[in-house]
Amino acid sequence: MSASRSRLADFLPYQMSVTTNAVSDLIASEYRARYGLKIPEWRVMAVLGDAGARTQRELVEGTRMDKVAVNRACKVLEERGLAARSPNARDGRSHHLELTGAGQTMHAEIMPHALEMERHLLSTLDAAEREQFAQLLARIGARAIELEEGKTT
Amino acid sequence: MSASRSRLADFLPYQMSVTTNAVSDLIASEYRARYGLKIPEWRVMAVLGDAGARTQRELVEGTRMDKVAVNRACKVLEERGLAARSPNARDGRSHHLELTGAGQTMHAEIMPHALEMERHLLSTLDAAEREQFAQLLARIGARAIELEEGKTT
DNA sequence: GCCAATTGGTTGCATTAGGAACCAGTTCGC
DNA sequence: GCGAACTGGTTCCTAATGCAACCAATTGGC
Repeated sequence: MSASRSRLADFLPYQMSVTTNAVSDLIASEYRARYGLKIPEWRVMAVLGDAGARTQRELVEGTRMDKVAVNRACKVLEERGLAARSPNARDGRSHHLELTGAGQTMHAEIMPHALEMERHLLSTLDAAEREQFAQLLARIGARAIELEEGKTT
Repeated sequence: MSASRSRLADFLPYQMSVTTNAVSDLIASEYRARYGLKIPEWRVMAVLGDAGARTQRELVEGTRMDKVAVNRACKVLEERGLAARSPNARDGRSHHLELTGAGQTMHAEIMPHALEMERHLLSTLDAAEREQFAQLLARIGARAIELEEGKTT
C-alpha cells in the first residue's frame, strides 16, 4: 500500500521548490560564466531589450522583482556601460533607462542563448506537453495569488 | 503578430521562479503564523515524522537541503523541545534525531493542514491535470540535474 | 499658490543562504 | 595498531534578499 501519503517528496510545493532551484542554478551559472550577469541584471536587460526605454517603476512591473533589486540591477548595468539613464521630462524623480550600443550587442547575443538553454531543458517534452505545463503552471500561480490576497478560499 | 518571442514573461524558467516564489511565500507565511516554523524546520520535521529517527546526514538527503541548513533547523527544533538527539552507537560523530512527544503532536497537527493547503492550491486542477503537472515537473527536474552534472547536451 | 498626501528612487539594516575552514571520530592501507 | 585520508557535524564569514525608513519631486485639496 502507498506509504502514508505524507512524505515530503510528495508535496507539490516542495517539488516545485527543488525543481525550480535546480533550474535557476543551472541558468544562473551559465549567465554568470559567460556574461558576468546575475539573474536580476539579466531580467532587466531582457525587458529593456524587448520593450525599449523604461523607468525603474515600469521595470518593477515587468520583472516582478522588488524595487530594490531593480535599482541595484540598474546600477550595475549602468556602471558596466550596458545601460544609460536619460532624464524623464515628465517626472523629475525618475529617469528612462535604455540599453547602450554595448548593451544591445550583449542582448542580441544573450537572447538566442537563453532560448537555447530553455530548449535543452525542455527537450524531453513534446510541444503539447510544454504547452500543457506552462498552462498548468500559470493556473497554479494565479491560484496562489488569489489565496495570498483575498484568502478567498 | 506574436511579438518577438523573447519576452521575459514567456521564459519558462522565469515563470517557474515567479510561480514557485508565490507558492512558497504563501505556505511559509502559514507555517510561521500558526506554528512559528520556517520552511527548513518544517521539512526536517516532516521527514522525522514520516521516517522516524534520522541522522543529519540522512536528513540532508531526505530534504535536499544544505547540511548547514539542516544543522540549523535541527538546532531550533531541539531548542524548542520538538526533537531530541540520542547518541548513535555506531558512530560517535553523529546522533539520531527524533521527534519528542510534543514534536509528534505538532507533526500530527501540521500534516493534515499542509495537505489542505496543497489541496486549495490545486483546486483549480482536476486529478488528471495534477498528475500530469507533477510528472512534467519531475521530468524537467531530472533534465536540469542531467545538464548540471554531465553538461551532457 | 500652498500644505498634505503620494510616489519614484535610494540607502541602510536585518535576515537568510551558501561556502570554506575546522574539529572530532572513523575507516583504510600497510 | 598507527598514520593518512575521509566523513559527520559545527562554526565563521561573505554574498544575496527583503523591509523599513528616508529624500526629492509631484499631485490633489482648498
